Amino acid sequence: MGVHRKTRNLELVLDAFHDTQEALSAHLLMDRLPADVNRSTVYRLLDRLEDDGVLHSFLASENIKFYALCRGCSQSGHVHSHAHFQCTSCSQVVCIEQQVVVPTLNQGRVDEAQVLLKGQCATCMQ
Amino acid sequence: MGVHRKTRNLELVLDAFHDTQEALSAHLLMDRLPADVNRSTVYRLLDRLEDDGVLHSFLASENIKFYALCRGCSQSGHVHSHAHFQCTSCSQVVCIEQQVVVPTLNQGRVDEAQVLLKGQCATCMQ
DNA sequence: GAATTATTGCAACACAGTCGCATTAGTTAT
DNA sequence: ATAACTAATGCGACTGTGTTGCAATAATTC
Repeated sequence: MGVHRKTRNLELVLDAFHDTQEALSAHLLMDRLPADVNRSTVYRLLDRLEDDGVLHSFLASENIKFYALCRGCSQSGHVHSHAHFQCTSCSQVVCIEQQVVVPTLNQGRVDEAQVLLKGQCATCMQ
Repeated sequence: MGVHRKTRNLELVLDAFHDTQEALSAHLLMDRLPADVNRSTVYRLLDRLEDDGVLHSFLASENIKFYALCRGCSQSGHVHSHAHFQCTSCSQVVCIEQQVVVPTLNQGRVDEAQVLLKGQCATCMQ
């Protein structure tokens, strides 16, 4: 973790992620923050927290980048081959704890796998 | 396949995909088309060809939507659980024939899995 | 408390993708 | 062929996510 000043915005962002099991996009995150938190600041904080290994990111539907806390992540290497699930009804995104078997290739080297499962969550199925 | 008029643009787009093994983004596709092909038209053709099951799409890095020909796709159901590989050096994207084992969930229903492998392709590794 | 510099806010920007609408051009029927 | 029908196109404006330069602010260090 790099050098960080303990600012109000940083704490607000971290609190928001700690308060939920969900993965959040910048937009969803801002909905949960006071209205006066600047958009650029949010993007910059998300970037920084990802660099520091506090958050990890992945793309969900509609080309939206989502972020989630690295809970059980290996501290070194930081391979995030776990899957994410997005409900096509309510759009909510959650991390799947289960590890995914990453296919190996005949040629080339695989460093990372992004797995997005799409379907319907338990709540939306009734 | 819906009702389609045989237009120059449609043929150009199909030819571009048939001429390569790569998956293409709208942008990459336009680079391979004559400069006078309209941007909106390209996006509309890609949408339509995906609806018709001629192409399938998935998200790669940088929030870019890629399209590729459905070569061995099951005609009904159209589950595209095969993986895609993107080289982090040259950004080229290709389909991986190998099927991916989709994790099952305790709750909810999984309809689709998008798997993006990132690493270095054989060419870029030397 | 002053100096240092990370962080912020603002405004402008870049880029992918979408949309409404008038025009053009395949297709079908005459 | 020609006319009628309407899918496809081109254009321009727009939306939304994310980025950036720069000056102002505020957390930290001395």
